[in-house]
Amino acid sequence: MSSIKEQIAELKRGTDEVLPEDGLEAKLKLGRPLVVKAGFDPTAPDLHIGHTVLINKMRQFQQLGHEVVFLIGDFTGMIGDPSGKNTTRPALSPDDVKANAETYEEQVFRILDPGKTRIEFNSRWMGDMDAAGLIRLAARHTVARMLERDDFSRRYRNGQSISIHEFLYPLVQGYDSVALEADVELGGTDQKFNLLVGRQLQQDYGQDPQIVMTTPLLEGLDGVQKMSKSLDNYIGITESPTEMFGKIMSISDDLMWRYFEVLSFRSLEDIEALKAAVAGGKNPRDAKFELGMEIVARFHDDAAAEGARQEFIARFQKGAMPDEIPEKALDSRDGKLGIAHLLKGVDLVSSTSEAFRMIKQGAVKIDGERVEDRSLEIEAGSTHVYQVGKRRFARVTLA
RNA sequence: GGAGGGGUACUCAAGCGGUCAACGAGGGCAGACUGUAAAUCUGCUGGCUAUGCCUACGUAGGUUCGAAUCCUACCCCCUCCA
Repeated sequence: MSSIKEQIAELKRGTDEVLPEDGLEAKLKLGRPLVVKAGFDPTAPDLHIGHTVLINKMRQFQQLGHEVVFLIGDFTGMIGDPSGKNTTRPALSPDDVKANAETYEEQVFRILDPGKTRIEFNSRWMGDMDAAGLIRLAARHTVARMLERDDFSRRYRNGQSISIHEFLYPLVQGYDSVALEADVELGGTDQKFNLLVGRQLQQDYGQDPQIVMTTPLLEGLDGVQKMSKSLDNYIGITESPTEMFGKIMSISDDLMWRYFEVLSFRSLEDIEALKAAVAGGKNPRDAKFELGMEIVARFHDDAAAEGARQEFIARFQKGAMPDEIPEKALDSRDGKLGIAHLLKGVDLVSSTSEAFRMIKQGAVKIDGERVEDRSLEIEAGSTHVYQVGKRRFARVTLA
């Protein structure tokens, strides 16, 4: 086992803040497994690699022998957390929450060790709390302190509405730490306020307050906005190797370094060396290959990573067809079918209008031959590989 | 409750009686190029039984040969005052 000093250096890597600064050392010196908590809002059931910055950190604690609690905020999900938003969010139904939570469980064990992970739902303790208990909890915090939170104060100043129940969210989240007797709580930087409320409540309840560690929000594939499903600039952790690798290859060369910094498990010295190599003439594409391989291997395996790389080279450097082309069958009605209708029929395009546009732009190929004539008709009984652009393929048998 | 401002395509945002399927920007897609699905350049970006037709500018009506543009009612959002 490495020294405490080394552990701290390792744990701090890639974090935004650790509060209080030296608290982590004191906790580690206790010499017992620490309870490390991270809460997840069950509104977004599909994890993407942006979330994994935090989950990787959980895994690190696990590897050091600590107890990691994956807390699903099923109760708080019914309230709706306003963090990072400037309007209230609709509350989820219990059924939604349940379904979303299950999806979480499936996905998170791609990174965490199931044997060392405790999954909790905060409804376990919050569900039983009565009105009197809630009011007692609310009595432990003041409006003035709530308004310290950025988004609350901004909305308050601007005369936008803040529902009373939104004030309860940080309190409930903080109470989760009390219920779990958490030693450490991990969260995104946008969660900082809520995590700090946890510290304060623990102190009120006579517990040693948790250490707060925040991780940065990862930029999405566009390199500007934060990664999120709704902006469609994400890499989902359940995506196929080819898909993941391709998306990594599509990020700008600048963004690649940011991803190396927060997603890669490689040492910082290693990354610096790679950067120097690129500055000295190494093809940035090859550096990106390395990043893509590491990410794919993490969620699949080494073979899948190598396969994804091979396919990328074959397809985009050499223009070859992919190994696996979806098979489709289509019925031609009267012995033949116009090309536009065929493409639409197998979902290669979303409308016949789009099909005509693609043909006009030279994006449509049949068995590698570019289609020039938009009124081309395909005979029934034939099977061809149809391609739209570089990424959409289908082998279609026309009956 | 009073006074103003506004709701336009995926998003932001012009247009304020006809040449508007709607300027521009972003995003997306495609082509070229290339050292990558980077960067750069160019084009496209409502649908269809396609050289024409249909549907679209908050909703419902109205005026007009003709409306996103004018009128009426309604719905929603914002700002200021109380």
